[in-house]
Amino acid sequence: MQDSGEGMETDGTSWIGAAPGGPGGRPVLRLEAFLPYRLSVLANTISHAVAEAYRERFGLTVPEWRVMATLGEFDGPGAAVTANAVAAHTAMDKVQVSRAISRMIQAGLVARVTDPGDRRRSILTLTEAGRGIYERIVPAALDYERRLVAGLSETERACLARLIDTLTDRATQTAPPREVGAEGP
Amino acid sequence: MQDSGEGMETDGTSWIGAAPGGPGGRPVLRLEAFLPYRLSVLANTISHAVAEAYRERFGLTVPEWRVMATLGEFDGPGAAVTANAVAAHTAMDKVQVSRAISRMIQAGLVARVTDPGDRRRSILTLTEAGRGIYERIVPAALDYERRLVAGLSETERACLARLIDTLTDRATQTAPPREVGAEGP
DNA sequence: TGAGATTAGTTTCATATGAAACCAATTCCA
DNA sequence: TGGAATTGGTTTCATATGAAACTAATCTCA
Repeated sequence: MQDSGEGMETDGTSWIGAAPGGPGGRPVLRLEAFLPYRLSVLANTISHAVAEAYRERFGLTVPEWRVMATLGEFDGPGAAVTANAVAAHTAMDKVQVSRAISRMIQAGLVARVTDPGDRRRSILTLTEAGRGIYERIVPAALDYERRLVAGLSETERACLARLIDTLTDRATQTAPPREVGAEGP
Repeated sequence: MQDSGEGMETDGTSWIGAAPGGPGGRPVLRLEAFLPYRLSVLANTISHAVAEAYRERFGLTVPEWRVMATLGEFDGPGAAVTANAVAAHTAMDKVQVSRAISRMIQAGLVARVTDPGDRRRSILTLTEAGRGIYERIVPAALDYERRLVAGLSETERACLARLIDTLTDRATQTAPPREVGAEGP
């Protein structure tokens, strides 16, 4: 049995996007309380700040930074990071990864050698210069993150971590918006 | 006195992006635990699902949907919603709003009349057709939102609402990443 | 084997985006 | 007044993006 059923939960403090005026009245949605919108604004705000800083201070785009973060975390002797692995780890598509990598090779930040065992693949590593930038960015990035969450209690931080996990899972499983009550195609 | 000083808080469950290997060791950042990255992935996942659904079912882009949501919420007799007001309310820039509006006028979803009191401005309203779509989208959007948060407890939902608020505030106030220890320009 | 299916990665093309320049109407003051 | 500064909104231009087509290497299995 579902708790609290289908009932409206718009108690005024809830951020659920519905406003009074339920079934029968004119349907209303408060954009400023609508989860997809709120999350998008939050993520974009952060992303913009980060992108501008990386561009200005380190000459990197966000996709490039993500490639760098992946290589910084995993490359080196014994590892064999491919473009595909980067794409999987960064949630970027392979086109974006391919472009980021080729720019970084141009810039001398990344080295690429064909995998002798499978000549479709290339193994990617940070160059000396690349790792130099990586080691400058990481503290800045962690510091920024720390300042972002500085006002949150330990409990809230834990909650945040869990919420992001849960929602990310659900977002991949939840069917997209469709007309309520409409039958399938 | 700062609490807990500069000490690492990476207890293994925290999502703070740092990994063991602190000062002195090689600096490491786990992208998959890094807040800006996590939020970006979450927001993009939701945004993609929503965008695809709006496009396919209603022929709208996300910026267009946001314009529609704003007009649906505020337009009508007595109100005077301008492009500027839409931009402010949707956190989009004026270029994006201008383009969304002109497409929607083309499509017959939005009407625009010059404000007689200030002929730089135009007052925007949903047409009959526009409101028709709005009234079909809103229930679908609210239903999607409800399904997204279906697994969360009431406490978690409240926490989510507050966290998004707090973080959005902080994100606009927090200085962007800069090299730790570096002096200003 | 070797022809079709698969996988890694790149290129193409059409669209989306945003910063900056722009136009027009309005406001500000000397 | 009347010109400079401001505001509302659009256009331009250069870049970013992603879906789909493409190339090349590898795998599959009849």
